[in-house]
Amino acid sequence: MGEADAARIAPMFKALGDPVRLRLAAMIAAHSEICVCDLTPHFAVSGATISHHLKVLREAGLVDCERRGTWVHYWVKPEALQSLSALLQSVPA
Amino acid sequence: MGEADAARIAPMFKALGDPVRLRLAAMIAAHSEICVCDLTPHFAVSGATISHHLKVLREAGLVDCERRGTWVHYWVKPEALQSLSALLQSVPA
DNA sequence: CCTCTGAATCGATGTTCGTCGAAACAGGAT
DNA sequence: ATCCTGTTTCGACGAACATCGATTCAGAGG
Repeated sequence: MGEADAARIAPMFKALGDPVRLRLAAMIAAHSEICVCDLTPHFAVSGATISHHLKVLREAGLVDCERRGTWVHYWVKPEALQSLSALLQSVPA
Repeated sequence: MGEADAARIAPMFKALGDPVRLRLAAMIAAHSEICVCDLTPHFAVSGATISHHLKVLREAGLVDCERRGTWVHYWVKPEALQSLSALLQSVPA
């Protein structure tokens, strides 16, 4: 893996490297899509913090979102997770 | 994914979330084992920094090492990478 | 024993990160 | 228009991080 690849991929792993974000990603992935308001109550941190973590996941390219009226819905981008999985799986057992 | 699982797994992703560590892990994974002295020259940071990053990978449970005489050899723990891969792959495409 | 080399640790420094409360924004509903 | 609620942004703060040079540790070989 070259420097350029590492610079592109590391932020995705980094985004999953926080317990709150990892759980957020898992919860989003467990549904085809989910509203922020259904995410927040499961965490012991403020809504502002949840919003911040969702932004990190978004900027890493792992999730995407859309506002529909009052609520904002999030979903995962499966191809991103898939590429990370493939990378990890390329290690000979 | 519960809080406990997230707390256990997130540090592994976090360890891979730095470009230097991701490249280190990839280089180690590309060999059955490799000496620190063969790793260091590929990076633009000091030996002290490489040593620090290897420690992070070690403490995350992703790699292990053994001193054999003068040199220290590192190798990946495939089961760790495998479990992360499986987690990512559990997302329905 | 002493020295040399590879690697890890220590101590310090500047940067990034996670978190919060407060403020701003978006879109219904009255 | 005005409020109300869900979400994001802003500004700030302490903690954690990446990095370095200097030091220490571990072994091999004189």
